[in-house]
Amino acid sequence: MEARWTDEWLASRIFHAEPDPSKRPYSIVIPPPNVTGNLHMGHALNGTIQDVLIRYHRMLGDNACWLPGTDHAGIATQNVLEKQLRAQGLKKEDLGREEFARRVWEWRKEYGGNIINQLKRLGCACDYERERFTFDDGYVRAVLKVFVALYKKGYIYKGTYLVNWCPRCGTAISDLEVAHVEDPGHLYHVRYQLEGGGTVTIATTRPETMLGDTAVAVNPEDGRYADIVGRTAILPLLDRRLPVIADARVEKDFGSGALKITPAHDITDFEIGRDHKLDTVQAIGTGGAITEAGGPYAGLEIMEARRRVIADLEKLGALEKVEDFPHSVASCDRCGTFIEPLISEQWFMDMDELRRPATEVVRDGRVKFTPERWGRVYIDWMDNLRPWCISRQLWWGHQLPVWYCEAEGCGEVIVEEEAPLACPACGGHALRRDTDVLDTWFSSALWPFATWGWPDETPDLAHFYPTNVLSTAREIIFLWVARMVMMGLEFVGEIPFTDVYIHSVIQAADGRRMSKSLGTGIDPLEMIDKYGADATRFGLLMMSSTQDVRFSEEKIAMGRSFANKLWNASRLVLLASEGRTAQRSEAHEVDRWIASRFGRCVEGVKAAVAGYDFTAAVDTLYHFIWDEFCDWYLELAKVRLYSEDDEVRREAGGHARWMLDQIVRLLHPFLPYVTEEVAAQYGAAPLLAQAHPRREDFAVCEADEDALADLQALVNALRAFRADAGLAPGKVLGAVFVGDETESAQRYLPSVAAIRALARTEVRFDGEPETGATVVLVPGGRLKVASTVGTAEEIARLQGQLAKAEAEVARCAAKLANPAFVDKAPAAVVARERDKLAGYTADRDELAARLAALRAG
RNA sequence: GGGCGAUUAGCUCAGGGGAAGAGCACCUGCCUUACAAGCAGGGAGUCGGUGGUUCGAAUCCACCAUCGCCCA
Repeated sequence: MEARWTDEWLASRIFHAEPDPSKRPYSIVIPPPNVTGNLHMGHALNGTIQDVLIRYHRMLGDNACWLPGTDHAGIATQNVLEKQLRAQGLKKEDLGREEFARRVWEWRKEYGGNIINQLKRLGCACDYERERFTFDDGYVRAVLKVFVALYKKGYIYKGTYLVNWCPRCGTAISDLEVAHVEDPGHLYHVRYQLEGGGTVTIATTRPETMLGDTAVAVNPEDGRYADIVGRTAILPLLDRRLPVIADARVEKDFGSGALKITPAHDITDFEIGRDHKLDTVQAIGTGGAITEAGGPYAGLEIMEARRRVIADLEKLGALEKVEDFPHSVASCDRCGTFIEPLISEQWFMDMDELRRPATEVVRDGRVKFTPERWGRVYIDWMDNLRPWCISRQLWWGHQLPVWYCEAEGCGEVIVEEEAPLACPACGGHALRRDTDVLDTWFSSALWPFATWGWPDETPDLAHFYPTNVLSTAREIIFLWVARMVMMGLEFVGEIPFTDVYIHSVIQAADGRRMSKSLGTGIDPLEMIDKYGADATRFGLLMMSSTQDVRFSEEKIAMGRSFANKLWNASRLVLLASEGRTAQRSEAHEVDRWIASRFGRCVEGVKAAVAGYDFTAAVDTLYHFIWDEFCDWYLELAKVRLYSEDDEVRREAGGHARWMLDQIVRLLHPFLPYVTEEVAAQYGAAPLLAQAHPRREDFAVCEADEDALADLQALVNALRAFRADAGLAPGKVLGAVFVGDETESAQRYLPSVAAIRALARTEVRFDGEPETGATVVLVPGGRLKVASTVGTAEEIARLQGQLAKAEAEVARCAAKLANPAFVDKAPAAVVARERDKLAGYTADRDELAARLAALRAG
């Protein structure tokens, strides 16, 4: 059923939108998933949220457009292809760069559409005709233009700094791609001899890095070491001379208080080395092996080098002690390999100028985060931004538009969008293009405008930019959101989106992360297979929250039951009103009541969606449809739908059809398939082209709501009595209403048939109750019910109720007896308390009287 | 080390000063002509702890405990 509708929607191009100045635009660009990725729960939740927003706004009459696509995922994609090559016994170097890229494109053609196709199964109303890729031809142009512009502004520059190097991926990565993991680890205390006698003991977690040591440092305040500052230490194993320096960045309390300084392999050491003009010795190479500088250890892998260094130190007697030392270690977010801080020549982007306006728009609310607290996270991050390492040593990515003149003595660096024909400085033709590519996120940062055709001034860009909301996961705040805001402001001069919605992280049911490697992942497609897309969407929305949540399959099952309930309700309505025209009726109290209640539901849904509170939206719909529409309205309507009177049937049937149609429209953005299927039964599909119910068409009618509330209370009281008394469900009771006022009796008169149907009780409003009739308390009076219940059971039942009433009376009375409460609490609160007291007192007296009579009899 | 969040029924979570809620699970009775993926009825929680503010605290404040996430 679902696949059929997806096909039909796609065939009819109903998801497609074109710029239309006569309509208000509502646009969303999908936060582009990794092209190698598959739909996980986070995508499924996020897809559902965006789809709700898009469908909702389309039905409001907005020109809603949801632009899908993927990013080219430099490292991940390269890894996939390398793995494929390895299986064939090949390396990418065997193919060469061009052939490798060709194969990646081939792969992309074959599998790159996976995740987008999976969104279709979720029912996502993306404008699939607009699918973009961060490596499209047009997109490449945008990336180059931005790079060149930022270079010319001086924001992008080349420099030699310590960067995070992943030895396995063979590339530098940015700070954001580094994860910190807990490593059991050890702290090695190593004794260095001092020239002229004496020793100093340093502590390190990575003894192999000593091969790159160029100094020993102590804190200038540390009295223990004051006398050795300025002397020379001798590096064990290599006999390198190391100055002993004093620097305030050394922590006195860490280890021995003396620190080995390895400027090429540690960020603090790098800074200390720079400030003290120390030598830099690169002991670990880009492949993760010890360099020539490591002397006898050259060529060893890091871990092997560590073992050998430790063993040799031990032999030398220089290893003083080894302590267990759990600490956090940097690892590659993509492959888990431990990161090597490495000195290397890379391209950086200075963020100082860009971040200022981008922080401002969040501070002043032009870009609004939901939940709000993420805005502060964004601002904090922006305030502490460091230059961004944007170059990657990969073969898959946007190659830097940078050329170097190879002519003898020229050294010109050319940064242009188009490949230069000759060196502008010397006219030489020996030009070499930089082989580095850009960080994938560099191109993703342009997503909100490059996808609409920028740098061209396209009608799409004019109409759909800025987009309305970016809905995403919180780890994306830094990766994309911040960078998109910076780039949008810099290059289009406008914010890329007005709202940022940060959705829940869905954890595994046991509270652990959902991850493939832990085996805790649950595939949303399996949920769709098992329960359907509507149910999966409903469950995900029901789970989502302003905080992290645990996955709960029950909620998805709940969605299935709900969709099923709606389907069955529609069958009742459509079968019982066959041939009728949907027609709102104001004549009958029950019809007015459900319309009034529906109005509240519409209001609740609209407010919830406006506040990105999707749980509240589906909860409101669920309870209205199930508890009010199905349990009460339809049950009450049946009395008239099956009436002898054709006019009554016509009116009730028309209203029921009208109500059903309103409901499926309201529900459609959340459960698109079942609503579409229902609407198709009476020829109303596609719902996306229909109008969403408007709040102003449904005035609240307090009188009808009060009347129905009383009726519900009466039916509930009778049902509870019947269950308490253990009466057979089929047995019809007789009851006489005894009220304090005629008016209150009159309000139930029109509902006699309904009461009979719902509570299986014939209520009369005149005549004497049977002797021995029992009492059921109802709003406005009491029902004397002809009882077949034994006296003992009856006394027990009434005693229970009496105890409850007495407790309530006592509570209210105590509250009202407190002068501070009566004086200081708002008048309305006090009045409500008095009403409660009066009601409970009357109930109590009635029950007590009945009990007394029973006992006397 | 810095920040954020959580702690409410057996489970998963809402609620955010004025009578403790939902779904699932559980118990009882029903195959009632839309629906047993259902209907009707029911039991179930000193709202993590300790103080404070208030006429009134699950709700606001402080501290503590436990768990989780982010940043370094």
